[in-house]
Amino acid sequence: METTQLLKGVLDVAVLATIRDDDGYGYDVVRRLRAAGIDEVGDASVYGTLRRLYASGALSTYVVPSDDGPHRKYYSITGEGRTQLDEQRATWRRFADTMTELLDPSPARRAGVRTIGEKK
Amino acid sequence: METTQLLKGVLDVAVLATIRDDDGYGYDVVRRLRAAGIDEVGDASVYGTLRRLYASGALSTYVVPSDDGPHRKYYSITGEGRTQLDEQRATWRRFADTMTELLDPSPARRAGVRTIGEKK
DNA sequence: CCACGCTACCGCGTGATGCGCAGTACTACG
DNA sequence: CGTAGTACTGCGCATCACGCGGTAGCGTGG
Repeated sequence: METTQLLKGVLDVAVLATIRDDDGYGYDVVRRLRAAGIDEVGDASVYGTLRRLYASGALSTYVVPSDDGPHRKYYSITGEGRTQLDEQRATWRRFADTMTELLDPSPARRAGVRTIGEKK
Repeated sequence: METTQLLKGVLDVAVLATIRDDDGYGYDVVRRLRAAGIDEVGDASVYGTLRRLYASGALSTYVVPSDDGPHRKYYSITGEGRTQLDEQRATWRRFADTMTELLDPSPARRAGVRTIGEKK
């Protein structure tokens, strides 16, 4: 994948956002992410991320047996997790803005950050 | 650094954008990136990226001796490099939009992608 | 009944990449 | 001469997404 490197550090917050409102199990989180536009995400990456987030205290988990298939390991976001989500969301926004501005410099900067012909 | 992972796959395009208009040498590219808001970038990362881009044909290079200090290895973007820059810029924009939408779902989606209470 | 296929999860090894650190070298300044 | 700033390089490490293979439950068709 060519966007594979872009996911670094972002999968965490993407997964948190995905289950922010509804608990989810791995296989389903993969589907949700793909539906959201992160098409190329590998399932192993998601399972790994869920485990990592669980280990860090951002998620809690419970297993639900299923009649039509294997059991499902649901993950639920914790208070810790919501805090992380908010922080990382803000971090992402700042970073994305910086990058976007660097890639497509807007000629008329908002809030007079610098005037047109500035040097340093 | 906490944004260290966010840089993955993005430093390439950031460096290309940095020297798109003016050739630059490593030490200076680091300063430009930091000035642009990518404060936490390590110098070794930039030097490595420049070398990688050069190896891939996106940059050409020439050495300029300097009176007041060590020599400077300038890098200049090639046609190849400009093509890469445009492609990766588009990739970034798509990715950033997807992520932003996932993190802060806009209640009124543009272009009626889905209506408010939709389920699946 | 067995082979498939889908759902669901896990572990292992790999590859890309950013980073810290150490080292080299040149200039200027006290 | 020692120190600081400029400028570049190489080495090893850590993070993290991914591919692949394996396990397992369930349903369907030959």
